[in-house]
Amino acid sequence: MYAPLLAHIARYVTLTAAEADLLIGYLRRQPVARKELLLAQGQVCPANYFVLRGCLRTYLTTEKGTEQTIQFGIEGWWLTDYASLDSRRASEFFIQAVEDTEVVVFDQQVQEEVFGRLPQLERYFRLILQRAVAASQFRVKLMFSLSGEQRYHHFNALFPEFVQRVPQYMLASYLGFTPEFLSKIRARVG
Amino acid sequence: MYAPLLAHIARYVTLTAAEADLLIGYLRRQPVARKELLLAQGQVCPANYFVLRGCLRTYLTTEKGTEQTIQFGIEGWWLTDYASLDSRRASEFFIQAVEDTEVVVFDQQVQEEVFGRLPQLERYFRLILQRAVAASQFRVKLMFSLSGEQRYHHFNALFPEFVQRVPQYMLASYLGFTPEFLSKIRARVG
DNA sequence: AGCGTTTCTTGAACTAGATTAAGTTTTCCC
DNA sequence: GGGAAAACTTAATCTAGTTCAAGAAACGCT
Repeated sequence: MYAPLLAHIARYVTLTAAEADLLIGYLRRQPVARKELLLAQGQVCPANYFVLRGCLRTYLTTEKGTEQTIQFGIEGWWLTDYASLDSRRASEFFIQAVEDTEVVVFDQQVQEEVFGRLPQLERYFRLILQRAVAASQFRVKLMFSLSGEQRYHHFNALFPEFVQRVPQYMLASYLGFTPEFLSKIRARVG
Repeated sequence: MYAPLLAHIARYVTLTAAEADLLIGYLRRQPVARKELLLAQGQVCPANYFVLRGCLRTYLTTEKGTEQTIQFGIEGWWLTDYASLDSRRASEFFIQAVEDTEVVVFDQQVQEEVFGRLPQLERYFRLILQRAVAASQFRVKLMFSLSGEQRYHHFNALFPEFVQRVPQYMLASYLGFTPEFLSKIRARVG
């Protein structure tokens, strides 16, 4: 049930069976239906979410009423709005399931108690946050170095299955251009 | 000497005087002349850098030979290439002083020993990395929501002194457009 | 102080991607 | 299974920002 999360944690820090049981006592699993929101704009972000199965995305709505996808999270990823989680201020983002999904919910309200009782998790989150910052720097690099078309081909080469899995309009906005432009890119290739 | 760093740490975690002394034993201060590099492309990133005074930037060179600024770090900020620091692989980035600067160097080689002896620093870095991820999400949001000109005005409103402090070509590339375009924006306003 | 280098400005021409509208295809739900 | 909604495609037109070249201003070093 929680095995993928515990396996993920085990890649970074060691938890004894007793500690794993203690942790699980603070978490809960939640199915999230396709298109269901875990966070809506204006809400305070209640938790950090680990994807067991499926896919989440963080997005916001633009002045023009379109959706701008900021981030995806598939199996093995944590997703949240850290600014809102931390500051307890209303989020400007939505977190939504792209497909039927199952997550582990790490409620903000138990966070401090969990870190107090299992301080190795401070290290676990430090390490995954380092990865997240590195990923973010890499993404900024790509945004600035590659044209829209190059970004699509690069992403498609790295994650071809994922590209098939998500709606084209979400992928386009994540990569920084319009769905019409993505149709043109695809038409050019074949 | 190390007071700004210790003050920064004290905002997040508690260190006793003895622990502070222990930490300082692992760090070193380094002056960095304007334009001097702390990291060059192709090197493995050796350390995490805390800015005591001055300003650092992370940049990379484009196919066209121009410099694309990815990030600035002023007083009170940590700057590194986390991907290279972590994986020990060659970095694609440069880290450079924008002006005469003074940093605290937290060498990668002592990192594990420091975390072992001062585990509160796991928490400290987790908390600042959460802030870094939040800042990154916010930046992506601005990149997608605002035009180039709007991004300049927004940034200038938030950091007017900083805007005066750095060369215009660095600011332009950080904000995602050319120096010529920034000149045009400025000409339009006044 | 002067000269060379670097940074900034300006304008014309260009282009990557946006916008808009209309139509097609696919998906979903009753 | 069929109809409505959502997703995708296509093409014409537009635009935010780029490129290029040339010149001006500021800076740094001797």
